[in-house]
Amino acid sequence: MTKLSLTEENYLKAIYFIGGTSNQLVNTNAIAERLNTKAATVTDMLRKLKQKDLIEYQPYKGTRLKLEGKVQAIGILRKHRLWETFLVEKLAFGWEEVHEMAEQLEHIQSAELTERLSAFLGFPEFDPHGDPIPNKEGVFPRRDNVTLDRVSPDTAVMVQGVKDSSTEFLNYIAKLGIQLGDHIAVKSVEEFDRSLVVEHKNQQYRLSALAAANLYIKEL
Amino acid sequence: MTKLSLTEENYLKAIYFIGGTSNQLVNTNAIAERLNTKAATVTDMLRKLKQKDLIEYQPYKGTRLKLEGKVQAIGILRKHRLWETFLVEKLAFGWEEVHEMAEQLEHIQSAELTERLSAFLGFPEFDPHGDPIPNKEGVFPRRDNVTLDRVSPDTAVMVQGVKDSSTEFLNYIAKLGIQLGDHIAVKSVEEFDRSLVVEHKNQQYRLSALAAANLYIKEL
DNA sequence: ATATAAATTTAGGCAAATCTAAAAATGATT
DNA sequence: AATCATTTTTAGATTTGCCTAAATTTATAT
Repeated sequence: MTKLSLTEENYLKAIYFIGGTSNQLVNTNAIAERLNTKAATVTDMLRKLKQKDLIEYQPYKGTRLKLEGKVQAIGILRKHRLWETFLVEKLAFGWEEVHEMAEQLEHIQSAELTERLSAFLGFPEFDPHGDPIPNKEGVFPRRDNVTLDRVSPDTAVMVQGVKDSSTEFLNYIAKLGIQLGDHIAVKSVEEFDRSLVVEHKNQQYRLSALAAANLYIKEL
Repeated sequence: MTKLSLTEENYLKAIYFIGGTSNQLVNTNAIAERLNTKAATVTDMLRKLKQKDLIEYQPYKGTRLKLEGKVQAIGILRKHRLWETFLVEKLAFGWEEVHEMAEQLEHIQSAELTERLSAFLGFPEFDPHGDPIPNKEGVFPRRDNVTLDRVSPDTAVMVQGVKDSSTEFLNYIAKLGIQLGDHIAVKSVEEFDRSLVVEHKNQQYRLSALAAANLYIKEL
C-alpha cells in the first residue's frame, strides 16, 4: 500500500480504461496517446509500475493491471465519480463541465473523506453521466446496458446515462437539452441509416444511430 | 497569471504566514523550517519566485511577497478555509481533523469551483476555527480581536475562533468540549497566574491564561 | 522468406525539486 | 577591528517525469 504519485495514479487509470473490464493486454502506444505523452515515457513508467508489482509487463508484449493495480484504479474512479456527482448535484455544474475538476479532485488522499462524501451524497450508485460508481470494496452496481438504438418504434424510455462521455458528445446532447432522467419517445426508425425520430420535451427531432447508440436508457 | 506549481503555492503561503499581515521580511531559515525542507532548497525556490516577480528577494537579506504573490497566497488561503468549512459543516468532520485534507484541496484549480463552493456554504466569512475567509477580491472580513483572557469576571461571551490552531490546542479544547458558538461565562480570575474559572455547558472548570489567550470571543 | 513498416525500447538529456557539503556573507563579542 | 558563530548561498548530486533520436523487435506484405 505504498502511496502513489499523481502520475502513477493516472497511468493506472489509463491502463484500466484501455484494458476494459476484461483486463486485456494494453499497448504502450495506446497509453501514450491517452495521456498525451510519448511511448518512451510510458515504457519508463511501466518498468516502474511493474517493479511496484502493480502491473504485469513484458517488453514488446504489452501490460495489464495486477490485482493491486486494479484496486487502485477503481478507487480513483470511485473518487472521480463521487466528486462529479457532488459538483453537479450540490454545486449545480452542468454534467459536461465537471470532468476537468474531477480529474484533480480524484487524487485527494483520504479514505475517510471519500466515504463521508459518498454518505453526504446519499450513497449514489451512478454519477451524473449515468456511469456506475464502484462501492468502497470496488464492486460496481449493475445496470441495464440498453442503448437508445436498440428499442423499437413507439417505445417510451428514460435516459440513464451516456456511453461516450467525450466533450463533443456531451455538448451535442446538452444542445439538444437531453439530461439524465429525461423521457424520450421513439416515434420511428429509418430503415436506411437506422436514424430515429424521437419526441422529447414536446419537440420532435431526428437522432443519428450513432448518437442513439451512445445513450443508455431504461424502457418505461 | 502563470499557473503555479503546487510547490510554488506552498512557498508563497509560507512566506505569507511568516511575514504576517504587515508583510515583514522573511528569513530563508524560517521558510525552510515551516516547509520541513533545507535552507539551500529554499534559496533555489526564492530565486525562481523572484524571477516570476512574485516576491522581493535580495540574497542574504530576506524576502517578502510582492502584490501578485500576496494575491496568490490569499487566494489559496481562501480555498483552504472554504474547504475546511465544507468538511466540517457538510461532512461532519471535527475541526481538528480537517487541516490535512484542506491542505490538498486548497490546490484545486478552478475559480468557478471556489465561488460555487462559497455560495453552497452560504458565503461564510469565518471558517470552523473562526479564522476569517477572504472574499474573492482578497479582502478579509473584520472581527473583534478580543481573546478570553481580556474579559473581566462575570462576563458572558461566545467563542468565535481560536488564535492558536495547533493540533495540540485544538485537541485540548475538543477534550473540554468547547466549540465555536459556545457560550462561556467567566466567573473569576486568579490574581496569581491570571487563570480563570469559567462556566461552560453547566460545568465549572479552570482555564490557564495561555488557553484563554488563544480563544477569540465576542462579549454578549 | 525476406524486406518494409510499425511499435517499442534503449540511450542520453533536460527541468523541477530536493539533498549534502563547502564557501561566503552577516552579525555578535570581546 | 578581528574573530567566532550563525545564516545563507553556491556547487555538485539525486530522483521523478518527461523528451528526442537511434536501435531493436514484432508485424505485414509481397
